[in-house]
Amino acid sequence: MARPRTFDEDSALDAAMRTFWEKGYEATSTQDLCDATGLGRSSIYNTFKSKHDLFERVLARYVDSMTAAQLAVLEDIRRTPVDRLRALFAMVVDGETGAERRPGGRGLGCLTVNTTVELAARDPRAAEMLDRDTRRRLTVLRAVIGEGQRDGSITSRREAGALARFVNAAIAGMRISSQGGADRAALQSVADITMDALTA
Amino acid sequence: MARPRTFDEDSALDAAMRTFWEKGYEATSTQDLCDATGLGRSSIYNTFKSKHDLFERVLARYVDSMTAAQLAVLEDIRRTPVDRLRALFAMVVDGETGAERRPGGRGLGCLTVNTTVELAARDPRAAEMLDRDTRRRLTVLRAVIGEGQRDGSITSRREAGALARFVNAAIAGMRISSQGGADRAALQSVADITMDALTA
DNA sequence: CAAGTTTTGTACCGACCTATCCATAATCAA
DNA sequence: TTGATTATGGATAGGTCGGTACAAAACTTG
Repeated sequence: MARPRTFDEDSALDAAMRTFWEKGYEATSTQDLCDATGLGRSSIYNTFKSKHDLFERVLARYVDSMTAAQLAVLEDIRRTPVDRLRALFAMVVDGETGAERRPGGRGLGCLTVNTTVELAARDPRAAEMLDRDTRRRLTVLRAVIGEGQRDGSITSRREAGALARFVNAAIAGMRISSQGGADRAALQSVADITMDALTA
Repeated sequence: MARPRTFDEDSALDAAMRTFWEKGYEATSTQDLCDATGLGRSSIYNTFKSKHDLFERVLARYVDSMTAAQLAVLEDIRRTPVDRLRALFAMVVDGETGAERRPGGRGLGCLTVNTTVELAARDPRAAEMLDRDTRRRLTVLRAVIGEGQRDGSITSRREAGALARFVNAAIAGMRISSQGGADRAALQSVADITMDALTA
């Protein structure tokens, strides 16, 4: 039909994702996005309507892949419910203390949490995406926790939904702690104590 | 000696604080700060060296007042250690669900958490202020928790320091949850379950 | 090859950004 | 009243912002 693209859209989204993730939405300029993706302004604006549209695409991609990975762990029927929760926490700890650490040894945090802080209050579209994602994760978390309550491995008598929100909040708290400089051992102990609330 | 100021510096700092708190550092323009404080650009730049300097002053003021209020609760010798922790959580719940809610019913969050997410990685001075504040709060939290362990009201055998980091992370998680739209009951149940980890 | 279509690079736009300059106003000390 | 000093308002500088216009390039189809 016509001249084909010389770049891969998903790769561009990944590059943009890293930039938004590290710097935040406001602090990322369109020039930063050109540099990160290696694309010219025309290619970016020809492919995405605007900086904000690109960000929405990035956020959707991030949320999908991140939640998919978490749900894969939570729905792994080869493990017990408690083991799945432990594996979820291990993912978070690894993610925050992996190869890509920021200058000063801080974790990258999570684009979901970062966007909740920076944009949720004044960007309804971003807020809606985050809400949907949170509900999705909470639903599965509640199911896993309910299963653990039924098989006796989770001894807390609290409502499964409340425990799910607690686990979700604990993960967010771990990510904030990591961005605040907490090391791997500190994050792991927060995860361990979070599990205490369910099993002790 | 010379012409006196016609405004109160602390009031200006409070007005600027609300703006940075609601919009974040990057999204707040110097014009926003003029509007919020009612001052002209000259007065702002004559009183504070720059937008960033003003932000540092704001952050210092916020951190001091916020932590002072929390430490007052944590060091209230009329209460038992567990009661102090419950009162601390009540402060957080009230703060996130008080009169000042954002459009969409979301909590304001906490300038400390917001700044950790937005700036800690690339603003060493802000990061240092946040670090000092976190250490200060963790020290007192650990002391209270240790006291509770000695008097038997906190039954967890985990290290007091680890429990302190856990409580700190839980509070951050509650603030993120609030900004994500969690209501008062949801926040309270997260607080309750957090206490379970210490006392159950 | 030629016509048609899309991508790409470059130059550019107006708006807004942080910050400064400077003239004027307001105060105090003498 | 006068001189020194600081505060204030308005204009503006210099740069960057997100976004666009346009022509050349690169491809497909006939």
